[in-house]
Amino acid sequence: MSGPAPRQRDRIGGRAIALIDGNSFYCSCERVFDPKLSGVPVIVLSNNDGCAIARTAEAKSLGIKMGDPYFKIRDMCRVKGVRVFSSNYTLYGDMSGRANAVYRDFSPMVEIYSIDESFLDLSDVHPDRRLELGRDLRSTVRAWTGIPTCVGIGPTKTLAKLANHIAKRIAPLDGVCDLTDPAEYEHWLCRIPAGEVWGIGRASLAKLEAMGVDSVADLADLDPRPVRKALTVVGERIIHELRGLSCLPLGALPAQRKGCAVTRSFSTRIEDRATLEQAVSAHATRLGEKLRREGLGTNHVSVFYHTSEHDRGAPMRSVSTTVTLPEATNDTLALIKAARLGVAKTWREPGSRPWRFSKAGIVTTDLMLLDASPRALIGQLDRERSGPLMAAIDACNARFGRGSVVPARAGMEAKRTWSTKFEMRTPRYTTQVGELPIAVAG
DNA sequence: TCTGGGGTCCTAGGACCC
DNA sequence: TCTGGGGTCCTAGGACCC
Repeated sequence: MSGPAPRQRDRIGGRAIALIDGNSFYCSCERVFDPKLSGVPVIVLSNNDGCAIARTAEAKSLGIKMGDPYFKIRDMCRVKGVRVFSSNYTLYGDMSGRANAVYRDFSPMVEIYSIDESFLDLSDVHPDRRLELGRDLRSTVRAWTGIPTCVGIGPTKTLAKLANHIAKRIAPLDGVCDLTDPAEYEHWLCRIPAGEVWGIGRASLAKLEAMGVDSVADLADLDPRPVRKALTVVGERIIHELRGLSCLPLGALPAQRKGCAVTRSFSTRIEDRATLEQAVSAHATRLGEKLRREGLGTNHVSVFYHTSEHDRGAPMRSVSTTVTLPEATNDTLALIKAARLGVAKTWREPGSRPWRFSKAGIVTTDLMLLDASPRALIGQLDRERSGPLMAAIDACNARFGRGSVVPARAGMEAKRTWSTKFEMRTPRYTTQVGELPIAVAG
């Protein structure tokens, strides 16, 4: 088939998917615990207080862009009274869990897509009631968690995302847009630029523009086959999804992850091997925690470290190596050993001008369920001892806070001058008794 | 003139997302 | 002085095999 295909077939009685997400989520979490932040510009910074990664509407209107380096906007923030926070992932993760608990009251199937976005199956809701349910959902989440949200509804995930985008930007919609409604669908698709579609990035947009595509409607009307040539099967799927034909399944269970990485920029440049080994050991420790939480193991660990591309004039060096373990593991001690071996294999003593390393990390890409993984014939690791030991460490850290118990080689031997900066972090209000907010009456 | 034809597996790199 | 971190999916191309 070619030419414009009938869009949005089988809408009535077909599937309805909602995408709900928190508005400026990290900023909104901060606002929940500090009413003085409402109505004023707020931003939250990335790790190391590097870039702005969440901005309230007030901050956006001051011209602060996603990813703006903080050092470039610091003066402006001071002058304009922007409230600036370091990331508080413990708080945001907990607030995310609370929001999802509310979503589950509204839908039999909730797929968590990211820390601030979830897909809800609303297929059982009558088409005439979907808008109303979206509004009810919004106000309930607001009342029970304090987080403002927007809701987009569509027959496919891609259309639900698009509806959410519309709900966010068109004020009279009151935060809810339902594209399962044929009139709304016809109204909006020709008014929204194709670049707003989920999965269309810069490179794809340039190709589509060359094909004469301007609006989402133009994109939906393309013949999928030539699009596949230009944008691969991903682009072809997007067209089908925009026409109401679902290609992206909705599922409650998160797929088992395929890879896991712990990477960090240093708060200051580091030049010596001992500090680098300390850092990768700390990353390996964190990697072990993440893997154990999901019962996963790995037998290849890649270690990298490099100088900064922003340090012009200084010598550049980028190093990466892979260390193979005798069998899959998530044992912190084995991972630290592998990480340090990665440094040992690649470390070069500097000449007259030392390298100034800015970042290091540890990456795995071939995770497997540890219980189902084959054992080594030679060099078997001692799982019988490692398992209980790691479980004990994890339990201590869960109770007394991360880092309460760490292997001696993972950063105890010296001051962690390289550690990531979080100089403006708020308390972990919802997960640490000692950091509960205090209310004063009278 | 034609210079086999499929397979699989792996890796690197691109693109996109939050 | 100061520029985040962590994912997914897809394709092309090489190595290797029968």
